Amino acid sequence: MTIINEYKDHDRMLIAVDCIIFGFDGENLKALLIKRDFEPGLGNWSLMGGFIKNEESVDAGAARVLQELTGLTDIYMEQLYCFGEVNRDPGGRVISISYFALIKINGSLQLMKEHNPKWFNIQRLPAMVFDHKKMIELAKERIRIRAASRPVGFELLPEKFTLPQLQKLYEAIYDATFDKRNFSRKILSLNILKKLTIKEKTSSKKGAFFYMFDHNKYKKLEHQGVKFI
Amino acid sequence: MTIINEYKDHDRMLIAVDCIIFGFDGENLKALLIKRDFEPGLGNWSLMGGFIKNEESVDAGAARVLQELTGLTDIYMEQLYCFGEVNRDPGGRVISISYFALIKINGSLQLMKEHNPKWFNIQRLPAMVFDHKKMIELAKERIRIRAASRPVGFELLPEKFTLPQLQKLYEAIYDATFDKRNFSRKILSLNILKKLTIKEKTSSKKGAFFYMFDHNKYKKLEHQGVKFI
DNA sequence: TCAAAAGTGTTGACCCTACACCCATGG
DNA sequence: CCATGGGTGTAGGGTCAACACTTTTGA
Repeated sequence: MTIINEYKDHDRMLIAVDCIIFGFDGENLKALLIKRDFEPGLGNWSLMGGFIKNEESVDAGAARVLQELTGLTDIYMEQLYCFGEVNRDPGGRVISISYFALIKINGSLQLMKEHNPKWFNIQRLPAMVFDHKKMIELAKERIRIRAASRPVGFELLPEKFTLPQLQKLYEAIYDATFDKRNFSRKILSLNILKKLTIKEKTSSKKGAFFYMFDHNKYKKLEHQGVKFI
Repeated sequence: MTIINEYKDHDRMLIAVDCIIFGFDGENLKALLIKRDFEPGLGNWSLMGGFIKNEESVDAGAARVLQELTGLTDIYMEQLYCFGEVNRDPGGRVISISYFALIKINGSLQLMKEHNPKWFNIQRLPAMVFDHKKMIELAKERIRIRAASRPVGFELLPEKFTLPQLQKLYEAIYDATFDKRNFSRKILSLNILKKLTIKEKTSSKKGAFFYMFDHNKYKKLEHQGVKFI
């Protein structure tokens, strides 16, 4: 790429991305952190991050960093905020663009062990390097906003899920409890779930019907605004 | 600042800020653009922007850029989004952090002529360089979200304003018309406006009462969530 | 006296919340 | 047969949208 004259005399900086990776274990909303074995912050908990390369977009860099830890591609990711304080990183002037990702925790998920990953309940986060705690707090706010009006919750659940599972997820996201009659009425009235004929029987004797999210039905409603909560 | 070893081998880039500056002329929501007399994009319309320096935060850089065009400090500004495509700027690899600002258009506003500034109705924007149109579209969405639940509208009005003026502002922001009975009832029921005893008499014979935004009353309500629209 | 904008109340529809009991089944 | 979690309906209150006439006063 050619650099034009007007741009020559300005400062250049490192651009990082940091990923808040959310998961749901059936009970609690979780964030995936790594224990750093490199400086700065060696030995401390941190978000998974990395530096943007000249030939990749910031979005692509965030997707790459997510993949480096989880192996996953085609994941729901959203840019959160740019953190640009001068001394936010003691290792140098680094501007960080934070992203959050929603992934499914299930049997097939294979985390890269060399990063020392660990899931933490978002209610009980450890001390973290730099401004990473602030990033997670912002991500918690953002996921609440999104979950209220977009079908992001389904990114955190298995393809087939029950209404009680979906309700527990929303309760974890909002740190609240909902009345199950009101919850199921509201969700089902959106008419974006397909009810299956099979039941989930591990968590109760009666068994709860499985549902699937119907992307096509949602697409038709999307433009007119939908309220999940 | 010392740069540690782990950071040495990564790419460094230019960081720009671009400011969407909104104003309200009593009828329409406006955006302030400049006509570039420098490359790339010489002769085209553009947002006011600039490069971040090593010793300033991104927020501070945005405030500086705003001041360079308007002379204003202590202005409502909010970070909008980071635009990080590889080829978004033909002049080189530049990551742009966009901000939007809300300023009052009134007699005392002195724009720096050397930047060739011009106010445009946000309904009728000219062609613009790079991804600046996308930035403005995003800013329009964001100001709608903000104006619905935070008192940002008052940043665009004179200190003293009438209810019809406030309503016209909201109508411009949402590109919609509201019933004036419903509008005034909703706004006044929030109990965050001080009614003055004087009237604005230029736009009608009867005259409309002036109001002022009461910051203290709003602060007490802020935490419980307020709905303007 | 007239034109032009300001100001003001009521009603019906809808939505949201609160709330309790029966069902199915595995052990 | 009983303990456990799944599933369902209704009534009251509050909020929102629709709607029209009177007031003021400068020209």
